[in-house]
Amino acid sequence: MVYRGMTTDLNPNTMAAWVSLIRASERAVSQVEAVLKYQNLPPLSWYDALIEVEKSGATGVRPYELRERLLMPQYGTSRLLARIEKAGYIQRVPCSMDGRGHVVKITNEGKAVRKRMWPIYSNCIKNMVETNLTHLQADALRSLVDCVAVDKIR
Amino acid sequence: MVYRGMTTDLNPNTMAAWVSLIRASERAVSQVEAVLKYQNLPPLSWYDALIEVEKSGATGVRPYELRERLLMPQYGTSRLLARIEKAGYIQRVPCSMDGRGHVVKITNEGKAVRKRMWPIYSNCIKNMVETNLTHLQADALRSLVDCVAVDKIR
DNA sequence: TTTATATAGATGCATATGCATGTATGTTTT
DNA sequence: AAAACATACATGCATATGCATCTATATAAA
Repeated sequence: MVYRGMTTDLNPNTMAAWVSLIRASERAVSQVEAVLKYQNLPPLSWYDALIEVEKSGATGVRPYELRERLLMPQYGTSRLLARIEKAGYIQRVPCSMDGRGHVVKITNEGKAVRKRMWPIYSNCIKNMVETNLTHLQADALRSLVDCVAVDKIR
Repeated sequence: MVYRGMTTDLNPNTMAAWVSLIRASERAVSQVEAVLKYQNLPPLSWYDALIEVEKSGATGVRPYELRERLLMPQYGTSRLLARIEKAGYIQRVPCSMDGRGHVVKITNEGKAVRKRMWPIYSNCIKNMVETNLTHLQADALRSLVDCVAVDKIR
């Protein structure tokens, strides 16, 4: 009887799905990053931050809220915002409600660059997803990947 | 008539699939990395390299072949191998067939650590994929993500 | 065969990330 | 109100990554 590790083996379909999932997202992200860079535009992470900040409007958004929405570590958010601010696309102003914190707001330059990024970005998504999957398939894909790595609370 | 950018808008299903795909793979990878780190094991990229080197057996494998299989930049491969070698898990020996290159072989320590990583890694996959998707669904997921970001040659 | 060009791999430098910890302010407990 | 604790955010240090370039060898052209 051959020793097969502390767990029973993975089903081949499971393993294949795993490999394909990781590969696909790596391909996809690096593709978008390459195109953005080629167009002299900031990386994808800036887009995600800018769109959140822009959506927060004149009110602005707190870095910790951004951290929650973007699912990145606290120091990651801090430094990402520092870089984006340095580029002039956002402003960080002290928060009047909470002396510990800041409020982040988008600048006109920030709005402009986000607006320039969108057609490039969306075009990538179109090429990578929309041309390869029907809308029905896209929906099926979404509902399947939404089941991956979810924390089951019970 | 409102200007809507240089392209027509993305279908909502496409966009939703995109977002879910990226999020799922980020969750999944960071989950595996966290568990490996918690178990004082090397990162996922080491596993991928080690398994390829191990599969190459006594013959060994050339770094450029690894680069192709792992889909990483040349300098990335070079430095990843340098780190793994420093840890004693692989050996790089000059290639007798090609004076420019090297051949990479796994050491016994390398085999051992890869073997220790596998149950941890596969258990993550099991928790993240197998418990949430039937084998049929896993296969559907694989076939859908395999369509994403593929270069259509015509 | 000498010269040009391509390929394998390494590396200096700038930037990004992870980890731990620091500073400041807010909230809760006693 | 003082002390203890929690939260918001920044940062020093080590490591990792991207980019461009370098060295060495191989292959092709002249």
